Amino acid sequence: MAVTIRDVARQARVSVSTVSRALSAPGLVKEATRQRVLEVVRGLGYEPNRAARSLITGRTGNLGIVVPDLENPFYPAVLRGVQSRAHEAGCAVFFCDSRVAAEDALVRTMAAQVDGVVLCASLLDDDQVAELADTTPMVLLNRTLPGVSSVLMDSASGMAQVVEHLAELGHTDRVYLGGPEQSWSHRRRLVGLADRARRLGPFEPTFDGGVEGARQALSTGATAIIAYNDLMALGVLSHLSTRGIRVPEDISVTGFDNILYAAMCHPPLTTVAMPTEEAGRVAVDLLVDRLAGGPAECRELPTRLVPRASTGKAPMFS
Amino acid sequence: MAVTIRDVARQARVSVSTVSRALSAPGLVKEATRQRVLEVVRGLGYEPNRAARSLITGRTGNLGIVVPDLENPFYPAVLRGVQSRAHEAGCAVFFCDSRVAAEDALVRTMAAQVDGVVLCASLLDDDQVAELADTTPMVLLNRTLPGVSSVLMDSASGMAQVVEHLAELGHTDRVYLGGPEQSWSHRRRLVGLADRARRLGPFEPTFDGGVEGARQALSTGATAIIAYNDLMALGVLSHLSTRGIRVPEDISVTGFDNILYAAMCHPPLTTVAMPTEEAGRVAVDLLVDRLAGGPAECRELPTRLVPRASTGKAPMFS
DNA sequence: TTGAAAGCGCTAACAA
DNA sequence: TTGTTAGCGCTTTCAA
Repeated sequence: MAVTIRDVARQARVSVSTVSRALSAPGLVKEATRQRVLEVVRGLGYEPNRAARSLITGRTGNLGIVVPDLENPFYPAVLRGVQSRAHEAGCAVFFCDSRVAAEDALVRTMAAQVDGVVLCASLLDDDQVAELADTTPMVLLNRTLPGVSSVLMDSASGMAQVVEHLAELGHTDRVYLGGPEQSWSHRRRLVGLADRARRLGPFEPTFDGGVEGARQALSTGATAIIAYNDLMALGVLSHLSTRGIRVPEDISVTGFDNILYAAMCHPPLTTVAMPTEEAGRVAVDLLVDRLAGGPAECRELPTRLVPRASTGKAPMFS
Repeated sequence: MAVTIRDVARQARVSVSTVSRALSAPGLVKEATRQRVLEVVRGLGYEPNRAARSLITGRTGNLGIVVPDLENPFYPAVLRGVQSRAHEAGCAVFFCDSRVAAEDALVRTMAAQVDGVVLCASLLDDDQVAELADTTPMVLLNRTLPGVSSVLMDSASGMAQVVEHLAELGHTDRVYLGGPEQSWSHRRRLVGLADRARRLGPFEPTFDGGVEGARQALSTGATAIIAYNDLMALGVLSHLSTRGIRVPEDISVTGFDNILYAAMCHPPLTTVAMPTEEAGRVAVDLLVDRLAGGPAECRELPTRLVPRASTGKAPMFS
């Protein structure tokens, strides 16, 4: 059996409560006693039993995060932010990809063993989210709901920058390949788009979705394709390349998110940089605040256009 | 306060022990009683408190996984496998990226709240791993240690296939850009290489590492560059492209792992397919077996060459 | 087949 | 500043 608080107490010649206090409320113990206890703790390699602790405090010291698709490098980046900040706050992180099971089921399962959860780009409807938020402290990422904390990335502004950039290059015939219609990010992008492009879709926000989108976009005769995200844009580039269409000479392409591969592909992708890691960190901050009894809070993080080689002047003919 | 086992007992007019048994040892309760209890459980929405349960059973029902770099799409894929299998087994998954803190510290922290951990491509030395494995049931991924379960991907064979492929294309002057020297995968790849290529490195197993590797490789005059992994190969492609060197006409390039982007880049990358998701699932199987008292086990999964457009005939001149 | 009761290891009143 | 004690919610002997 592992070493318990009683072993420490015995060897340090104090009561168990003193040991407990020395560990979790240092101010309430005489410094000398505390040192002695800590020494014994180290000597014995004592680790408080988390189950016992959380049984009484009702806190687990754990956070959960649910992401829609880990294969999209956007989410590992968020996860990194969450993880590093959680680590600083002394929390461990539970993780779930919502392709494994329904989002609400996952959150409910998690709720049993975490103090709060970060829910990324949820596709649940408002009522469902509200119900979950009622059960568990929650922070939404790229999604809003009154009374629930959220971290937003300014998709509207990002998309507006994209359209402006294309307009400056002389593109008048633009087409937008839309993402999931329930998605908050998609809807915000539409706001930024302000009807300055034709709309196609919805498409899966993946490479394959982009391939399909490109196919449809080609028949419109547009000179610029605006993809919902980078993964789709990569699919677009791939399809155009197999069709022998040059980018950006014949058609310009833009993505969204600035995932790592946006800079590595050919041609490098004009896209919108999202503050992913920071969003992860902020989400944890908000969650921790909330757990400490603070109010629900919304934080919007800025985005910015990253012009690269996949966009160029519109072709002169048409 | 949440509903407890006593509430259920009271309403079902049985003792708490009967409720407990109805839930975790159905055989020990009369069917009729059991049905009645289950009904009340559903009616009240009762969920057993995990902390209380694990306090007494010593089990948490959680698994942990430590990966070296979530930015490498290889690991999200493994994670997916781990997660889906764990979900089937009724376990939740803790996750850690070892860039947040030292591997052994992470494992130790995790050990406190999981029943076992999957340690991926650890760079710790044998003694350290052995010590950890002594504390917590553990499964190693792409790493071996006597007495510890592990899931291996056959890197040696994969690399042998790469070399053979290049040889068939007429490349006699090949260079290998090595990964981390402590890495088991790297060493296995060397075995498969069998000195049939010059060795450079070590390099960071990242895009930037690949850029640096390409720089050094160019001065050797080799006609084929074998990268430790796809991420590096992507860096190689990028550097060659900025230098105006054509792939595969001037130089052939290969990667390793078959990450998603290997198929999306330009030209598509010849690489070695790794059974990532399956490895994740198998790792969980092994861990679960171990927890049930089974013996340590080693499982090696096959790899296979995926020829694409980044490799071609060696140039005739030299 | 069921119930009573003793803890699992810890924290948090309450007393001293 | 420290110690005593009563549980947190559950499982598991042991008896009935």
